[in-house]
Amino acid sequence: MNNEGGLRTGEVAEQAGVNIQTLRYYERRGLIAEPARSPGGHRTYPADTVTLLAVIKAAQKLGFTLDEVAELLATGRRRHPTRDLQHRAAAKLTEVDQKIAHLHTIRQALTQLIAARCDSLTNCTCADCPMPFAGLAQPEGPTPQ
Amino acid sequence: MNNEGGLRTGEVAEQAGVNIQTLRYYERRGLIAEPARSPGGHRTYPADTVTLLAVIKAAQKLGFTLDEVAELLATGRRRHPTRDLQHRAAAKLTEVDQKIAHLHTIRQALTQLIAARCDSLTNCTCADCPMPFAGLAQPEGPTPQ
DNA sequence: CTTGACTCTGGACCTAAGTCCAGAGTTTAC
DNA sequence: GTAAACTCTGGACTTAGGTCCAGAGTCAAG
Repeated sequence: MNNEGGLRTGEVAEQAGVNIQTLRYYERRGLIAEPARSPGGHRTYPADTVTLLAVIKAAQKLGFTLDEVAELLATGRRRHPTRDLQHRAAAKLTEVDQKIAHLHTIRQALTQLIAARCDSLTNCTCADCPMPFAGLAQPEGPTPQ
Repeated sequence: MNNEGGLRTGEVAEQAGVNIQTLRYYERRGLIAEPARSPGGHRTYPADTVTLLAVIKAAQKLGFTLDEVAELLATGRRRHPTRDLQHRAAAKLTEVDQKIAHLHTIRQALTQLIAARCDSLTNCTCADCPMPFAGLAQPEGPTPQ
């Protein structure tokens, strides 16, 4: 095997822990550059593509979408550093805080439902049921035609 | 207009704040019973369908999927109350707690990235960069073929 | 130079919860 | 009885981030 000119698709995929289609998908999405090709048309990646894929994964874990990652990588390629990453990270932080708050609201409602021992969405028999619309009586079966 | 036999699709949709297609979608998914039909084939809903739709919305807001809501409604229709809702609510609570914990992890990483004044995913110039793989140097442009 | 392993393309498919559409039929008010 | 408004069907489309496939072509070892 001769890796001096670069890695083949399968090698990059294996080392980065992604699959081959994902590599091509990222290429289409502009996350990784179009690699050189062998005479027969096979892709030949520079070794740091593996690292780039790790960066992409890390950014995804921070909650950035692939579009956002693509833009962050694009601004990161400019000669002068920008505040783009800081801006986006701050915006993402706000987003995350909103999600956390939303989940806390849900959590509280679930806790109440459990504490009250609700036993039905529609015909709850618990005392002081916290569920809204607990009085609905659904018919036993579908309305026959 | 004669509503004594029930509501028409558009009336239910408007009162429940969903659209007509959603109504048919819920019918296909088994969330609402198949309604009676007019001689011409138009659906005629009982008035409490509006309430049922509100219950479905409430359950969705608690984080239940439509499949879960459908099953909860199904067990709710049985003669004897079951512990199904309690079980599902407890499981959902665990799920919500895991999501909250995950978001806190993300939040912490974002906060570190902001505090360190990171300026690039791939070429960060900040001191003691908390980003993993910050040493990656991406080429200026795509590898030319 | 054969053979097996690998890669190529582009399009279909997946989940979840809907939304939109065309073309046909129904209902209702006047 | 006509016209406007409504509803019917079922299939395609949406978002996000991939995954899978068939059929053809390429690469590398022996």
